[in-house]
Amino acid sequence: MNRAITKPFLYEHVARIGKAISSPKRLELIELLAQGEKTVELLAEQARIDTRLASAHLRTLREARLVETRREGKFIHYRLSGPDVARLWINVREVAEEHLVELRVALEQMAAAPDALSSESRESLLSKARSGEIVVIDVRPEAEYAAGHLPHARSMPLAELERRLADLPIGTEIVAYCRGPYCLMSDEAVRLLRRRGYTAHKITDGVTEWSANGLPIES
Amino acid sequence: MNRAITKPFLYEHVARIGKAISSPKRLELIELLAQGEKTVELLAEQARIDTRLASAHLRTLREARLVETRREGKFIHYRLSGPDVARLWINVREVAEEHLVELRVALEQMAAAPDALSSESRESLLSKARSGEIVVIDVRPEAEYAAGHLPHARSMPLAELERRLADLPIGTEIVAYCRGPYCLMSDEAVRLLRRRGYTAHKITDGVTEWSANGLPIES
DNA sequence: AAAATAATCTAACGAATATTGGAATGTATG
DNA sequence: CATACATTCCAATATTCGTTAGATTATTTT
Repeated sequence: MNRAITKPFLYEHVARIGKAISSPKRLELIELLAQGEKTVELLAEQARIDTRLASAHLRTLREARLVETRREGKFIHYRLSGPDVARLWINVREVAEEHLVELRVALEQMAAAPDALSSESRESLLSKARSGEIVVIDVRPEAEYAAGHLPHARSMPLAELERRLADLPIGTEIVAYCRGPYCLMSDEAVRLLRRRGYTAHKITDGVTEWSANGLPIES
Repeated sequence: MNRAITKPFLYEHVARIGKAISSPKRLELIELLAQGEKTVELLAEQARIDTRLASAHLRTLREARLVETRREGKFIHYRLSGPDVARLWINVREVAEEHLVELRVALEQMAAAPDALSSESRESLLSKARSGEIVVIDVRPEAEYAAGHLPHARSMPLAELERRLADLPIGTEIVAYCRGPYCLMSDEAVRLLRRRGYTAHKITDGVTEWSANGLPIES
């Protein structure tokens, strides 16, 4: 008969999650953490913000229990506190893309760019990759590949792509992916590959989108 | 080759959705609107806030494109701009319940209350309701029932329940539901029914949870 | 023990937000 | 045409939040 549990109390706690995802920087940090656990320094570098600012944002994320930490020597590794957090990020992003016209047109411009793969379905992509009809490359940093990647994908970080071009077959089609639809590394990879005579496309999926749609991830 | 689309731009727009759901009051308004479209006055009354404050919150929800309006005479009816908005509310709520211990214990106290139905599966509930083995009652205001309700449920608003008790069979089990897990109307209904000798339980699902789990809604 | 490094903490500032009360707008009603 | 009513607009306040900078803690390395 505990009447201390009042309605506002419940909504306030749910709103804590809302507040945590109400900042662009924090959303970017969540997306980065969805690629695997990372140190504060690395997160700050990849989000192009000051370490101290990153630390402050990570603090509020931790207070909302969306991330957890693990100490290893003088480094503190942050990770999402569950796969549901990554799914929430995707959910919010999809609602935004559904209803915010400004965002939608921006994304349509990106999708209409010459390097977009014309609505290739995930399953057929998977089977083509398995059969070797296409080569799927993961152009994210190697650590993110190690934390989990698409099936049959090989790691080919953007920074090393030019140097390691010889590893790629010149005849078969290359399909590049990176962190998700807001990540532009795969676009750059495709540009570079085409300049060198390869047949290359990108997919906007990252591992988060891939697994949120029920498809398997290797690691 | 439009390089004007910058990364921060994308995250900022997604964060607009985050900001919209970062306030307890707005979350409550979203949950109320998930029951069907409502006027500003009604929303203010049901959320127990001033009409002008409700109007202000609805304004920010509308600027985030989460709600839409329709004028009818001197009334303005607000509605969610899509079913994905209701699903987002459920998603945020579930993440909160998964990670915020304070919220979890509060809900466990509520779930452990004597009127909680012990993890009845939705499908079996549906078949029992179809066969007449149980009577499902919707204790929300009649307008919300009209906007959509569980299959085989009959409208029995909490305010009229006592007066209309004769409509309910005394032998069969009654299952009450209302707006969702944070709504306490079904608890009150169960308390009242048991006092009068009925066998009554509640389910925490509302129409939003029900349909978010792929089950059909009647209207 | 001292220096270096990763991360956090503290203080401070301006910007954004929630809430309140009063005034204004638009629509229907007598 | 005046009044009533639903809703929005506007201004003012207290509060919270994001960001920056400097100082501090904890751990490793020399």
